[in-house]
Amino acid sequence: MQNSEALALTAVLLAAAGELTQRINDGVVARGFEGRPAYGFAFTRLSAGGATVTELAAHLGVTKQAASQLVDELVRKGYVERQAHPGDARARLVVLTERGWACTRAAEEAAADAVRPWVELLGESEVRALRDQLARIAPYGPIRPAW
Amino acid sequence: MQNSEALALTAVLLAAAGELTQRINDGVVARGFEGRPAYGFAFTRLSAGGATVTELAAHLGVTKQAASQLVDELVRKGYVERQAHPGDARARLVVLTERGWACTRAAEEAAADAVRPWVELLGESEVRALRDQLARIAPYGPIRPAW
DNA sequence: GCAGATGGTCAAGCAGGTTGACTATATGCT
DNA sequence: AGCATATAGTCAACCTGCTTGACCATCTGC
Repeated sequence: MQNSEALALTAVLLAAAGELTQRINDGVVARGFEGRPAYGFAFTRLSAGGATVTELAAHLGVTKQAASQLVDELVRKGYVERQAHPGDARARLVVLTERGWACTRAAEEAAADAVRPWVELLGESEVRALRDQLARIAPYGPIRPAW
Repeated sequence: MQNSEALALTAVLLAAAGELTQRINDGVVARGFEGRPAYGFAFTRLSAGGATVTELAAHLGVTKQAASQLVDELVRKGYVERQAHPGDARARLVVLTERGWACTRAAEEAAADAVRPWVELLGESEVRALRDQLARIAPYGPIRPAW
């Protein structure tokens, strides 16, 4: 594989990811929620039974201070609440509120809408293959692109 | 395709793009250049015969003011220079210097290194297919992810 | 029960972007 | 030709989201 092809791969990955992210966010806003893209990625982590600020920070690829600020924001907007952590008095469990669940569902719908044109263009099996290949490559890296 | 799968696709796209971007930047730095990820994407645009600030802004998905600042930075570090634009006295053509070309080649090498593990895991034809599919999906969007 | 690690927050600072205003040149219309 | 409008670029002010550094409370291992 030529060097310039590798750069092109990166560019197209970024473009695709950016486009999807933007469309999902637009879709969420259109459904009556206010938010920025980071919300959706926080929600996917929180929907698995809640998480601590530190876990969330690792998932998003930011410092725990930044994650804490994000949680403040989400609390203020009524999407999550902080609960006592069972079994660790230092930690606090961040969990979705009812409105948080509603927003999560909205994000999933918006994501499905955003991907639909891809499915129509490439076919469902191809898109799924794409996802699986990418999952093999970047299994559990942080969500946040480095710039 | 289920809704949650669409969100997962976005997450893995972002993770993959972020990982690649980071590794490329690290590779460029390791080769003795100082830079941030945006440089590489600016270079790919400039290597096609130079570009104006406005064209660069569109390519990167930022305002022309932001692009102008980036160019200032690149000039200060000796990677590019501003020339008179032939045929439009308002515009100025931003072109790579010799050092800018060297840095571009370093970025391409670093990109090839970063992609190599993927090629080993999936095979060259698969990676190329991945790139081609993504190119069909997000043909000429701006490079910058929305957050 | 003490030393060091870990979860969380507060405060300050910063990088990289945005919006708004402005100048110089180009383009199109009459 | 001449005027109105659009476009390229820059300057200045500001803002958002993140980082670094310091700190307290609690947990864990010896």
